[in-house]
Amino acid sequence: MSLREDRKQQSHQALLDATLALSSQGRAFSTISLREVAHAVGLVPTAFYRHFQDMEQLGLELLDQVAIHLKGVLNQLGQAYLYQPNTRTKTGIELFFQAVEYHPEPWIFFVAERWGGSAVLRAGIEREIRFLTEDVMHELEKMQAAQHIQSSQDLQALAQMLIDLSLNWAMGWIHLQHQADPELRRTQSNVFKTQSVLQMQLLLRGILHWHRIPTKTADPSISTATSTPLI
Amino acid sequence: MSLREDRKQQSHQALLDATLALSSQGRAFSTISLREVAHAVGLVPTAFYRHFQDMEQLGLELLDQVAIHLKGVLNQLGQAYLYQPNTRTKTGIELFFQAVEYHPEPWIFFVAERWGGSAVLRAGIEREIRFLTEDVMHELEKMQAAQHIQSSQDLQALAQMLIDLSLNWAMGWIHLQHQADPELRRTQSNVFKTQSVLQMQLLLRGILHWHRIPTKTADPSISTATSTPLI
DNA sequence: TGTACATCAGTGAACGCGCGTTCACTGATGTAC
DNA sequence: TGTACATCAGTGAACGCGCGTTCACTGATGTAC
Repeated sequence: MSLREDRKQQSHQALLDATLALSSQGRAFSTISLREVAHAVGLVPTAFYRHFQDMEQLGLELLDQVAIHLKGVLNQLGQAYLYQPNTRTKTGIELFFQAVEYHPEPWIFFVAERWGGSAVLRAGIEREIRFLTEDVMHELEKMQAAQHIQSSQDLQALAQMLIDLSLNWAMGWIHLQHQADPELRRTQSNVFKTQSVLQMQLLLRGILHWHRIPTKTADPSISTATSTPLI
Repeated sequence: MSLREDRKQQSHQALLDATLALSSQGRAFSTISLREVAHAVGLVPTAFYRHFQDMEQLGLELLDQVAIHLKGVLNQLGQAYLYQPNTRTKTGIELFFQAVEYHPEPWIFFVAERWGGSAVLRAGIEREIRFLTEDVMHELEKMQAAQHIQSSQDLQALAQMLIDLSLNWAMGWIHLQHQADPELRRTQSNVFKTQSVLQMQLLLRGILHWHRIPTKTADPSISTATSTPLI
């Protein structure tokens, strides 16, 4: 790569990083201005246009990078379980929280903009969640404990639930790390970790005892699903 | 109430309603301007100050109203189950989606601003979620199917999970109602409904087969929780 | 009931500010010979 | 290797616009007598 290309690439990535930093400080993406991002990187506002058409395009490119990170973390967790299926739930949750704490920014951006002010970004994130759900589904298919769940619809519902829960756990954990008092932070973090483990285990019990009452038809518009009493 | 007070109250509520309407059209609260809200209501910008100090104060008052609505919907669902414990899961989910579809705005505001651009609003929403979780906990305590879950920590983890899942279901459902093609909307809505029922049932299996391995101590910072293998 | 004064929701002009975007430019880097 | 020209990331002035906020105001409604 030439000197010129190299320097351009640096500015380009710096603009993306500055935006992610602002986002993870609690700013809504749709309130972050082009001028602000350029200034943070030491560029004049008009230089922004050498890299992106507008903030929306920057947002989409940032989403790409963020999604790759999330996918990496989730895949790594999945791999760990495939190779050591007897790992404790608590250890798994701790690994997850460790990854989230080390790189909280992508999680914050992803969750905050999932229902944020930019329609294009929302659509992009929904798309990425579909991909992540597929990933998790395929990992579940390989796992021993979930082998008896055969319906792909059941597996998808489970995968979707795991993704949603992961996002909630991640945000809860990040939020707790902002507690100033270190003693209080320690206590609350432990309570939260325990609760997350309990939630995961509740789900595991459900999987373990899963046996689906077969539906009459494959047409989802007619399907009545199962019908056990709700609590 | 005097004529003057009455008219003031109308403008006051109109400002709140206009803001909620903008929010539920996908706008981030932190991008909604005082001038815009005043204009939507047919007031001059400066008249806004007769009602609220700034947009943040309006946001907090709006959150109060929104939280009352959500609490009402969840309580009504809980009551329905207390009086008819054998209702099908599917019927319960359908009642929930019906309530959400009839009044989607509060759900959109609540979920979008949960991780939105206003720190004060985020704190307020976190507070309301704690209250909602307590509510659900107390309803669970009264229910037959969850009687064998005794630890209040387990109950809280379950309640928290139910709240989080409800918010996800609500947003997923609202999102689907924006699908323009009526045939596609019907199909996708049915798939989504089926998946939500499956998720609820998976959780119910977990509850049904719940028996907690006792922890050694009550101190959550030392507690090791349970430790069954994670999938 | 009628009058004189007080209250106060809503008005309209004005302000300084940060915004996105345009345009002609500069000067370091790249390329052709 | 040296020179002459092309490319293009970054500059700086300028623009019109919507923003929050101030201020003195208006006139319908409320209150005291």
